[in-house]
Amino acid sequence: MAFPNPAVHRIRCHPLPSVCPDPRPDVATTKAQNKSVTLHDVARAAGVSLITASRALSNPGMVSAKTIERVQQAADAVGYIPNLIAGGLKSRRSLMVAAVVPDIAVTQFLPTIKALTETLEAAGYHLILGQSSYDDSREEALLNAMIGRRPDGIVVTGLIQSEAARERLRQSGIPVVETWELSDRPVDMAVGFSHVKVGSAVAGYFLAKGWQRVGIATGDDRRARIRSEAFVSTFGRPVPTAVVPAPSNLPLGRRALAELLDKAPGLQAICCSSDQLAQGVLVEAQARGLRVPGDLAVCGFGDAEASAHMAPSLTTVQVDAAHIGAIAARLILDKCKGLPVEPRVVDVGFRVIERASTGGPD
Amino acid sequence: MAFPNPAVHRIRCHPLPSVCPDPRPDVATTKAQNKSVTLHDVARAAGVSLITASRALSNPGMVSAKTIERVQQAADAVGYIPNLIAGGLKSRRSLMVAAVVPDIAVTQFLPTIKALTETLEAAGYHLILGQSSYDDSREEALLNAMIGRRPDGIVVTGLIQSEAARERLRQSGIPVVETWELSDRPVDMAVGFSHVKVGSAVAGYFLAKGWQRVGIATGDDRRARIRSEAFVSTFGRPVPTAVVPAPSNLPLGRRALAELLDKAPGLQAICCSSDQLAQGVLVEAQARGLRVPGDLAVCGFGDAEASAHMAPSLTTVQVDAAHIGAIAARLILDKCKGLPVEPRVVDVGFRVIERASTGGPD
DNA sequence: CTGTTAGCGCATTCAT
DNA sequence: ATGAATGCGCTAACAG
Repeated sequence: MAFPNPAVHRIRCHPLPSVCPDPRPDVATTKAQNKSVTLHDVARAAGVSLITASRALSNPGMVSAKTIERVQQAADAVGYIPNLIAGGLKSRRSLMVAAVVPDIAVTQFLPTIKALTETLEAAGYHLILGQSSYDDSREEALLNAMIGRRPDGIVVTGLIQSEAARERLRQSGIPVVETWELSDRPVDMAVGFSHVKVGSAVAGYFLAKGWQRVGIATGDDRRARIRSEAFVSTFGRPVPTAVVPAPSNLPLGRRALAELLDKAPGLQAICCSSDQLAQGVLVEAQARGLRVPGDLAVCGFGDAEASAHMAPSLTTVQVDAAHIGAIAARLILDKCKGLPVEPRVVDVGFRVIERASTGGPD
Repeated sequence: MAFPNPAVHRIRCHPLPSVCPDPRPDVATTKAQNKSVTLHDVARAAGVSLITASRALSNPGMVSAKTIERVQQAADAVGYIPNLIAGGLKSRRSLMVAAVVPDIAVTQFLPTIKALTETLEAAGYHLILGQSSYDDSREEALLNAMIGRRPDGIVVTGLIQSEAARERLRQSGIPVVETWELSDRPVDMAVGFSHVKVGSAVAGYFLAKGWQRVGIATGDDRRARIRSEAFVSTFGRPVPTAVVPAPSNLPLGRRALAELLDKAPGLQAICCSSDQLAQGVLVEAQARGLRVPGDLAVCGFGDAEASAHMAPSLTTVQVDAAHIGAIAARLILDKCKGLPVEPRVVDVGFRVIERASTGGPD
């Protein structure tokens, strides 16, 4: 058990990870009964044919009311739970949607995953979750594995980079939604926003503030880089940049500011690729006695939950992550129902929220 | 698009959520080719029988090297991706594990989910994620739905409350791990720690500090209540308590402190059921001009990433959430392999980390 | 080492 | 409104 946290002080330790005695005989070792209850058992118990039982449970409109009643009771009596695997094999609907995120622990994408799960669950679908670890080749392998599960839809964070994966996905015929980014050539569908426009908007804001000496603290993932490059491009001159490995976090933000001030003393404002990074910049600034925003202005990205409540509150770029997830789910569900999906690329936009860390209110 | 954030100030708006024109003809509407490539096609292309192709790809030990080679090439040539649904139906191994959490967006459980995913993925398993929303009946329904997918294991956050669900899970024969809690009568296996001991340990710490007038800010979920009750029990006298709806967060922490100070002015220390709640208490204390820890000491739970870096840094209870996930995955994988799983209940313990918010270092 | 024969549990044809 | 046959794609048994 390693606790990597740098600021851990052990004051009071509960008895170390221990182990309780086995509470009772291990039932499952008694060989899980291979005879799971099947629809066949229900049909027999109800005195109807297999298919009537099937329809009574999943297509009630085609069966008489009292047959339904009998089958229902029989199903309850024998404790029947339909095997979706078997049903899906024949019907070619798995009622599953696969989602691939770079990192499960990045709070940024959480509202998207949550909305996705909730919208899908309401329609009887479940989510298979995979993590690409910001690695294109892992993403490709993961997508292949997911295709093998024949999901009814696939949601990916970002545009899929591997051309082989794109082609395979197209051939699979599975509805695909690329999220958190836009493209005029999506694999299938896309819901997101323009990272170029975000970078430009923040740079425009910095320019309007009249800041001359600015720096960038950014994660090394592709989307963060796109925003940073757009920032530089709009800003119009080279910008000192500290690059940290994704996923960025608070401690990395502290290190990034240290690096930037080392490279370029006297910076007036920092543009960060995430709120977590920005929070680290704030902490490091305070630790160095710099006043925010007086000595140093800070802008983040993502509008994390705590950002509005920090002291000073954090200027940031807000994206409606939950909306992205809800739309992605809707697109897939519609396509599964055979509805025409139009448009296939949805821009959810973004907003720059000015708060105290750049001289705004709060 | 509603942005519920209370502290949102629109300074600069990107053009409202807009919509891009359809980039190209909708390929998938051209009817997804129902003829997905099957093992049959591979076998034919390789000039071997179906089962030989199957073994070459998934059981290479039973087939000659050059047959494997031929089959591999044939598989690549036709773009074969095995249908795990079909394979699982026969082999009774879905290579899926279901995980149920109260709320996907609660960062507390994220390291557990992440470790679970990673350990499982390394073994070829994937995770199906479900959310119970802190609702026992939803949890029961969700577990039923999950059983229908015949996962090779089920991981649940907390002890399963519904007796019906417990019984059904036992009958299903699916390995189950209840996490983040301990029990001498788990459905099957358990990995967690004692919330009673946590509450007692924090109360003991408060007593040792000599604080007389203390308060509790707690979420209304069962585990938080258990900790709070144990706190009160050990503390030895009634404690003013503010209860907020789970999942607790920073704004709720602000409200909770306001409520507590209203009920009981002059509180010296607050015990919070989560770090997010504690962070809100810190913010509200600062807003009221209370000095932490001088005027008010604060203790959280969970050791969130930012907690060690706040000003003041936050005293908290640390739990190795990732370890819980890794052990849960290991227990299930072992059981799937038919290995004896001993012990079936694992206590990962916890630690009280003293930081500046209660007068500790930092 | 390879092939043949049977299903896994259900839902889609068809029939009645 | 109900039923009988057929097969989804694959793998566990057995054979050879």
